[in-house]
Amino acid sequence: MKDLVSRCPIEEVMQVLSGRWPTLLIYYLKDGTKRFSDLRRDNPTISHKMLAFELRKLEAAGIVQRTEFGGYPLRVEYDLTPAGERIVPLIDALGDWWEEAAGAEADGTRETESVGAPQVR
Amino acid sequence: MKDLVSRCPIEEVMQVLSGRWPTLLIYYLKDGTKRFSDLRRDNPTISHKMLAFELRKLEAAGIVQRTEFGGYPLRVEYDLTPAGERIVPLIDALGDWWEEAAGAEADGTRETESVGAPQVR
DNA sequence: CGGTATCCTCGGAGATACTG
DNA sequence: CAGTATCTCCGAGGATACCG
Repeated sequence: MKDLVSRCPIEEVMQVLSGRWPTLLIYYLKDGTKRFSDLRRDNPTISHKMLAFELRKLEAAGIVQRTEFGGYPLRVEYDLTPAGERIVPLIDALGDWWEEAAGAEADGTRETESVGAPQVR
Repeated sequence: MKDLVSRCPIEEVMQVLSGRWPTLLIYYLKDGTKRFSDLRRDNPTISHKMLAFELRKLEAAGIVQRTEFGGYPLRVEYDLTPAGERIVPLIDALGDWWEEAAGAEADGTRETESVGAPQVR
């Protein structure tokens, strides 16, 4: 039904960042300009098709800049846009949160204590 | 397959936050304690099964606290854990980034326009 | 080399029904 | 009311092949 108009900006970013590849690609691009084949080498398990698809998605989102040079064989380069670079620390923050949360949880901060109800089962 | 050990914390958070529901549920829980049926009402389009599944995922990630009260009919409450509350501003930051990035880039075409169709009920 | 089109499969997710 | 189990179906995504 297409109600995915996502009035909420968070829903919209998540549509771009969700999945296994977007954040990974952003991270490899953080290191600098990469060609299509470089990214394939960085991510051996992504399929040719998916890489192209994800890159187009990131490009449409304004995160990635695609630059095509003529010639033969073809040569195309990918970089983070300024906006793309600005999102990196935000993603980092999530990673840091995870490390902290995971560590805290493994510690002693654990589970639920039954509140007045011995859960049978 | 199963190489998803995700040595990278970012890959791991994204496994939890990816998809349509996780961030939405976190947002509804931000408002305070909610029961299973409250969350279904908040998200009319999520299926019963998926809601249960996503909640268990968030619980396992230490984001959501599940509290079961005995009695009949059953009563279960969901809250954000402290860690869950700490992740909220990080997600907000992504939303802010999106608004800024989207605005800067596509300025004209991109409003909240919608063909209307206010599906009331 | 980078990208697209085609086919095909596998599992994500909805509907339904049942239990506590 | 909250949760699980079963069945089913659709589409995301892999493999392959071809074009610029």
